[in-house]
Order: sequence, then C-alpha cells, then structure tokens
Amino acid sequence: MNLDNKRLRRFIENTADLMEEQGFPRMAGRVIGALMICTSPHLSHEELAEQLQASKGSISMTTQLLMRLSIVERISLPGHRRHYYRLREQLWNDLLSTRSEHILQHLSLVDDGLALLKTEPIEAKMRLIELQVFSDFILESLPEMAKRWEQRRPELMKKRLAQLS
Amino acid sequence: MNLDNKRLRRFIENTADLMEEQGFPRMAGRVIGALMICTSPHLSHEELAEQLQASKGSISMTTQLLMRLSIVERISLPGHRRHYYRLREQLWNDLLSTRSEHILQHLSLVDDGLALLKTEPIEAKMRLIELQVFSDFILESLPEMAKRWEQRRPELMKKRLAQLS
DNA sequence: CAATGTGTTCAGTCAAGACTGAAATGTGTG
DNA sequence: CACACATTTCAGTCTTGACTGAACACATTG
Repeated sequence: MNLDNKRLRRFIENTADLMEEQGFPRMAGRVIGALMICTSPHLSHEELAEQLQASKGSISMTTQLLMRLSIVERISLPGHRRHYYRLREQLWNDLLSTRSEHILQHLSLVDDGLALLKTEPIEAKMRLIELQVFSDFILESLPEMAKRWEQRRPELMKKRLAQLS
Repeated sequence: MNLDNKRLRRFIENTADLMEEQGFPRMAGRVIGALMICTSPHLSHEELAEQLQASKGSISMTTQLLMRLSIVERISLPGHRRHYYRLREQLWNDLLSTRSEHILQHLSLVDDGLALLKTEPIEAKMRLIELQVFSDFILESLPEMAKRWEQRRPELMKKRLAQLS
C-alpha cells in the first residue's frame, strides 16, 4: 500500500467518524467517503466492497439505506450488468429543506408539552415557550436562507475555484 | 397512574426518541425531557432517578455527560445536601454558535480530500468543492443569523405569549 | 470526628444492531 | 430458456455501549 492509499483510507475513516457522530452506521459513512473522494464519476457495487473491505451483503444494506435517505443514487449503464452508485447532486442544498421537517417534529412535541402544562403558571411554561419561539425563528429563516444560497453560490464558487491554481 | 402521568411519560419518551436520533443515549433524552416539562425550576438527583425509574448511577453518568455538553447545569441550594439540575439558559441560542465548530471540522476534512486529489482533473474535485462552498456559506450565515435572532426574538415571543390566553 | 445522607465509580449484564457469508433471487445475454 | 453474472436477503456472530447495583468516596451536620 503506497502513501496516497494510506491517506485515502484515513480520509474515508474520518468521514465515517463524522457520520457516526450523526447516528449513521460506520459503513454508511465509508460509502459516502469513498464516493466523495473517488476520481471516476461513480463506483460499482463490487468496487465499493473491495475498496472498503466489506462483504457485498453489507454494501447492499448500506446503499439501500443511503438511497432511502436520498443521499446516493443508483445508476445502470447500458451494456453493463453492474449497479453503479454516486452521491446525489444537490445533496447539500437539500439539507436546508429537510431541516424544516425535523423542526416541525420539535414543535409538535413542544405543543404536547405546553398542553400538559395548561393549568400551570406561566413560569413553568417559559422553558418550552423559549424553545417554541426559537424553532419558529429557524423555521421562518430556512426558506430565506435557501434563497440567499442561490444568490451567493456563484460568487463563492468562483472564489474557491480561483484558489485552486 | 392517572391520565396526565401517562401523557407525561409519553412526552418524556418522545423527547428520548428525538435525542436518540441525534446520537444521544436514551437516558440523556429522558433527563432533558423531564427538565423541560417539570413544574419546579429544578429537579434533584433523586427526583430524576425516581421519575425516570433509573438507577442513581445511571443518572450520575447522564448528568455528567449533559454538563460536559453544557446542556444542563448543577445547582447546590444552601441548607440542602442534594444536587439539583436544570436546563442551561440560552441553550437554544448557543446552537447557532456550536454549529460553527462542526462545520469547521467538515471543512478541514474536505481540505484533506482536495489535497489528495491535487493532481486530478477538476471534474473529480467538483463534488468536494461543492461541499466546501456550501460550508463556507453556512459558516458566513451563522453570525448574521444570530444577530437577526436577537432582533426577532421579542416580537415572536410576544406573539406566542398572546396565543396562550 | 463519627454518623448520616448523597453522589460517583466500576465491574458485570444485557440488548441492540452492524456486519458476514452463504443461499436464494433477480437480470441480462447468447 | 438456460447460463452466468450480480445483487439481495437473512440467520447467525460479534462488538459496542447503555444501564444496573453495590461498594466506595465525599460532604454536611450534630
């Protein structure tokens, strides 16, 4: 194993660490890492199994999970039997909208809590109201942020690309 | 167990579900739930153990974790031997700033990746650059968001408090 | 400085779930 | 339709880590 290969593995394991913190299985993090760092536009099922030293069964489980979460997508190439996988485009942009669903969950939980405290004095409710108001704020900020992202993207992109030379 | 007690438990378990999704131990979610819904300003070690039907050891472990993460704080009341716990004030506000640290981690990982792809054509790098630029955007947006939150909070607060009547 | 009330630590138990590997199923090709 | 190649499924293994409970440590009070 040469030096770059070693760094490659470390990159993939670091990605796995990061995703594990977010509650994903390590293998899912590895697949994401491999698809981020690969030089070709996609990797086959077999290539993933080989590069990550994992069983084909495990890769199958993991890609199913990641497809269900709209993180990777499967591609079939004409004339090839194999399945190929790549990271979904627009993956990062979508983060802004999927956050909204989580926050709506939060809010519904907080509503339940406030219902429970209905007859209690206002002081007891304040903790929940603070959270409710903060969630309101995030919820109303997200669409605006998405709009600003579209505006800002080209400029930031240009700046980063200039740094590569 | 009366009806409200049942709803109380459900609230706490729902909180645990939500926190578990974020990678916390269930017990940590339960403690947070109990501290959110309690009518007194704080709960003692023993009250937590009793209400959550957990061992004192488990509560000790969990409160340590939550204090390390600056989620709860411990209070000692003069004339009382017991320890009391409550949710940190400003907890939600802090979310905006702690996010930044996570994103800096992301960015450093992406930099590693780009270093690995140094000699590769631009197409191979695009996936990582997209992520880098998106992280840049979030990073520059967060302080601005925190500022807007301070401005917006009083108004949203007033609106929510009006709904309680 | 005991005695009593609290909290922490840690070894052991238990459950959840990630991963493997082989059998079953699917899919495209001659 | 049969064959070969690919993927999925699933039962079993193994690891991880949450939780318990009892022994230990600490602190407050008389």
